[in-house]
Amino acid sequence: MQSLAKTSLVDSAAEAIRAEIVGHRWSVGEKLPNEAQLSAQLSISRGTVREAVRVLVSQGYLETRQGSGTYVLSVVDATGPLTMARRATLRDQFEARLALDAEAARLAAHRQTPTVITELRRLLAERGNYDGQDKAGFVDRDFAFHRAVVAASQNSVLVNMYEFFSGLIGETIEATLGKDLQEPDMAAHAAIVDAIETGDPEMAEAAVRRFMAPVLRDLERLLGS
Amino acid sequence: MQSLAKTSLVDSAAEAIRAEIVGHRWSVGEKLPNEAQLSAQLSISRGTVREAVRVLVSQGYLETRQGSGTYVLSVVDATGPLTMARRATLRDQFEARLALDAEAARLAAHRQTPTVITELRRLLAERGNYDGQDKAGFVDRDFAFHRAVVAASQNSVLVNMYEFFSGLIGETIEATLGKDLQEPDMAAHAAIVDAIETGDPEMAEAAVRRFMAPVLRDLERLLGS
DNA sequence: AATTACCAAATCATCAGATGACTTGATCAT
DNA sequence: ATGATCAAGTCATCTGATGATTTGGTAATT
Repeated sequence: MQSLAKTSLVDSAAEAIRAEIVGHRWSVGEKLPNEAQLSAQLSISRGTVREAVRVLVSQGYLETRQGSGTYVLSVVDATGPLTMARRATLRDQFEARLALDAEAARLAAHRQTPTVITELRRLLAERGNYDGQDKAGFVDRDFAFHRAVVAASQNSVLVNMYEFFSGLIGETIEATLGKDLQEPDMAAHAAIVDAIETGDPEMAEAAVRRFMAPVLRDLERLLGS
Repeated sequence: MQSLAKTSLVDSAAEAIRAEIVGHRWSVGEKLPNEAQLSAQLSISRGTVREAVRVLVSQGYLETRQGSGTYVLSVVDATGPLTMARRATLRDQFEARLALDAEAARLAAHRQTPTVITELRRLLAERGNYDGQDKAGFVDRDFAFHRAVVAASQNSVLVNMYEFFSGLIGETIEATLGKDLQEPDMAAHAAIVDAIETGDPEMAEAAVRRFMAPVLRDLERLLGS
C-alpha cells in the first residue's frame, strides 16, 4: 500500500514559496512580503512561516536580513540534484565521484607546488598499508590522503562535492553490499602523487583512472553485471 | 575588512546539533532528546530549537516523527556541498561543471547508440547558429543540446548535477560579469557528437576539453587573471 | 493465551501574543 | 551638504498554550 505523505504545513508552505521563487514571481534580489503578510496570505501562523523560510534559507533560495526583510538569493534548485543522488545507483555515484576525482587530479597537476607534493607523500606514508587491525583508523587515514589530493586542486567546489559523494558511497555500500570494496595498494597511490608532480594534467588524470579501474571492475562484479 | 558573521541562535544551535551528529553522539536511527530537553540544554526557546531541527531535517540529517520524536537519519550532509557551491567563484563552478561534462562524454561514448547520435544531431541542427534575435530561445536550444550530451551518459547523477551547475553558472555570470561568454560555433559542437560516435572515451573527453578551452580562456580574461 | 479495543502519556505541530535587536529612511540641527 | 538623531518597519527570540499523532500499557473479549 502506498503511504501517502501528508506533508506538514511547514513543508507545504516552503514548497509554495519555493514554487513562486522558481516561477519568477520575485526576481533575484527582490524582497518578499514580511512574515506577517506571508502568514496572512498562506493562512498559517508566523512561527510556521519562519520555519518554512528557514528551510529555504538553508537551501540557498532566500536570505533574511534582520530589520530589513527577506530577499531572493537564487532561483536555482539545489534540492533536486542531491536528493536524486541519494537514491541513485552505486554505479552512478561512483562515476560522479570519479568525474570529480579526475578533474581534481588535472588541476592539482596544473597547480602543484613542492610543498603540496611533500604533504601528499607525508599523508601517504602515514596511511601505510592495512595491518589487519584498526580498520576505522586506516579508512580515515586513507580518506585523508584522497581528500588531500582533491584539495590540491584548490577548488572548493570539487572538495565539497568529493566529500559528499565519498560519504554517500560509504553509506550506500553499507546499505547495499554490506561489505567493502578492495582498496588499491600503496604503489597505485604513489603513482598518483608522482603523476601530479610531473605537472602534466593528462598524466595525472590517467593515473587516477588507472587507480580506479580495478575498483570499478570489482564493483561491477559485486553488482552482478 | 572582514565582516565577521555573527551567527544567529538558530544557526549556532543547528551547528551544535550537527556537530553532535557527525561526532556520533547519537548513531543513525537513534532518538534525540525531545524539544523541551534540547531547549533546556542549549538554553534557547523551543521555537528556536524547532527552527534549528527543521534546518537539519531539510539537510537530510534528521527526521521528525510526530508523537514519537526526532531521529538521526544520516551523518552525510545533503545540501552543504551545493549551498557551498553557490558561494564559490565562477572559476571553481566552471571547473566543476567541466568535470561532469568530461566524464559524461566518456560514458556517452562508451554507451553510445545510433539512436542517441541521431537525436544529438537533430538537436544540434535545431539549435542552429545565433541569428541575432530571440536570445532566450537560442540559449534554451543550446542548453537542450548540451544536456542531451550529458544525458547520453545514462547517469542520472551527472545529469542532475550538470543542470544544477549550468543554472548556477548562469546566475553567477549575470551577477558578476553582467554579460555573456563567447559561445563556440557549430563545428565545435559537431566535433563532440562525432567523437562520441567513435565510441572512444579518450576522444570524447578530448573533444569536450577542446570545446571548453576557449571559453575558459575567455573567462580568465574577463576575471582579469 | 492470543487478540482486540481502548486509553493515557509522550511528543511533535501549530498557533497567538509580546518583547528585543537591527536596519533604514526621514528629520533636523549644524 | 553633512552629520546626528529618531521613528517606523522587520526579523529574532521568548513564553505559553492547544491540537494531532504515535506509542505502549491495560483491560475486555475470544
